[in-house]
Amino acid sequence: MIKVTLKGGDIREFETGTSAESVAKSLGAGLYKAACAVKINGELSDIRTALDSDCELEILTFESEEGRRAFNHTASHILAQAVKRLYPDVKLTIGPAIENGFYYDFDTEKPFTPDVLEKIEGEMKKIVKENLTLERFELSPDEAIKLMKEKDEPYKVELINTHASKGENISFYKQSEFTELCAGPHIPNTGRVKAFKLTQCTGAYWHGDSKNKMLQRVYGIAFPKASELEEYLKIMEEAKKRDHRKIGRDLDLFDIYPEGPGFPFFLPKGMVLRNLLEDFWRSEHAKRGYQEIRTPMILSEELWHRSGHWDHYNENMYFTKIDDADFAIKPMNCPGGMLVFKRKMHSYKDLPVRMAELGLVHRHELSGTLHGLMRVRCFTQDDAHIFMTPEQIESEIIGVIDLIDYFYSIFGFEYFVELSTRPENSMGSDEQWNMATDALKSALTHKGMEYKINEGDGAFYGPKIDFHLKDCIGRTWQCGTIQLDFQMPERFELEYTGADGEKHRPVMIHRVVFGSIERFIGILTEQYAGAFPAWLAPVQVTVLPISERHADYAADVLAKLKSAGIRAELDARNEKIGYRIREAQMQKVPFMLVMGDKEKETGTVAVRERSDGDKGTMNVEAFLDMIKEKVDSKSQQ
RNA sequence: GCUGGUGUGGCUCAGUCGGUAGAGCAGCUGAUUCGUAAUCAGCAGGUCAGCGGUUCAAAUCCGCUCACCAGCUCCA
Repeated sequence: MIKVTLKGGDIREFETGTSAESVAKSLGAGLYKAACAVKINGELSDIRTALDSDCELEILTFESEEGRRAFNHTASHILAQAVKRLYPDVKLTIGPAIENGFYYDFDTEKPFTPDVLEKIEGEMKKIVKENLTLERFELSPDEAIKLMKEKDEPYKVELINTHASKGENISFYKQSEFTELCAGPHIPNTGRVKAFKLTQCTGAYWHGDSKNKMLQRVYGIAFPKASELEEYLKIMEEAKKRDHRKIGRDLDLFDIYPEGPGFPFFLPKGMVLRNLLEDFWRSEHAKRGYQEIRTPMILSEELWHRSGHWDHYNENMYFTKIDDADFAIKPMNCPGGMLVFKRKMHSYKDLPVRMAELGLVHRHELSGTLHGLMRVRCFTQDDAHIFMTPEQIESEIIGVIDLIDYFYSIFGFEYFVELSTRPENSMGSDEQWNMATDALKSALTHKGMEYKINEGDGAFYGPKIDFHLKDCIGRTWQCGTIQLDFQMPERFELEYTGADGEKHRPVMIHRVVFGSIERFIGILTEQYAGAFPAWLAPVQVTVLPISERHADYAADVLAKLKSAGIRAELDARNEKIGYRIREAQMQKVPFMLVMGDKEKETGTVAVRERSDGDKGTMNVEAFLDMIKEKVDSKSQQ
């Protein structure tokens, strides 16, 4: 007999060799049916795994991330099997589960098109109906390579070869005629993948490297129930309505024209929003000891050779050769900041120097990467460069983390953090890199923050912490970043005089909070679906007289609002009140003030809140107090 | 840049087998002076992304270019 400790702490006894599946069955038919995978002593495994000693057992259903992954991963095997049945010459590569669904990359001569996808879906349905059992087996690396060579799957052979050095056996999953190299776990049979959809087909490079061959990637999503699939598709459809590109046009905030791909235009209302963000940014930075500078948009190309950027970035980054004079339009602000720091002698007593710049940069991004305001060719970084002594590194990093966290909390954003370590072809010594990376880690630990590590993804001059935000359909965009840099002070020969009277080299931080004002406005627009809270709304109040004879009173109210600093507009058009309310609602104006005979007589206004409908009448002063309170508190409503 | 898809008035879309472009909203004009998400009528608006080709005839078929969408690579 063995003792199995269940998730709640419950301990039960079973025959030695009982499968995890049987344990689930003993706990209830519902759980047994829903189980997708298990964790045995914390290790992921198939639900059919036999338990041969005392263990902790966690049963993972579709509701858990790992259970969902096992489920989706099985769907990706079904996809690959269907493709092999229809197109035997296609070569298999990899097909993992992802956060939402799964994908599979195929090497095929003829690219997949949407009609091919339909055909594949049809074949997948057959495989589900056949209810094939997935059987796990292991082979030694040599046997595994032999098997995949027989099956003429060169990518699989490559994968096994890279894995072979570990000396472990290679695991496979077999479902009928289809055998797939795979670590698992999987759900036990194909019949449970009741509801799935292939959502798109695109190109993707082998090993994610654009130098390699482009494969055909098919994305899909799978659920145990048809209703869940429908629900998911509906939610995605709804989410797409929050797209900032559409809202930006509909609400006259910003737009991009074919005449300037990647070069956004800010319209009057978009400028109001932008200026509010910049004002907020300025005042918060002033409070924290930042000084603001502005450096030129065009500088000598030589500057970027000196900084090292030129050699380390794709040439696509630069707009250059202005009038043959060897100037470049700046793609980043740091070299300008260096020059400012360098113009004077600095004492250790001056440090840290925190120099901020809302810097407009241009980058020649590849056409296929452009995306509304999220990825543009011309954007404003809310940049700052902090010059400091080595002893100040950690406290400065913590200060920036606090600032970013404060900003994001104001907007109600959930963010996640990545730490990127030393890339290849980077400058500097191991010692410096280790010290810099440790300083970043230590600051994150100090703040109790969870983070993901991206090996080799740092800047060429130092490691970095990135803060990512999600857009309306769950894509993530890097916004805030904190980059530690020992190299640039070296290259620009920056110095300060220490207490010992000797010259020392400062360390610097490059950091942004918004990331770029443009991207941040894009995220913000999707976050609020265009319904900005009162403190950010380009128009806060629309004044609506019922008919012509209330126009004078409405004009008085408008004047009062405006002199109180409220962004108000009058809509006295000869239209029914319902019509004008509808327009104000669609323009996402937070407050509408309706006034007719009753209000005119009593000197009041009838308040309608965008989110909450008719709020009844109150006098103008009471309304002003209410809206001012919301604005001052930066309420998210 | 790469792979696939898309491109019809300001917006959302229809347009059959190739036969020469249509609606709603928005706009303008007039009437209506109205109480919390669309008053009625009329008018105007299109080189069907651009260029080239096939054809008696192209929004429709083919090619190239541009832009956009999704993803990949890159990145704030």
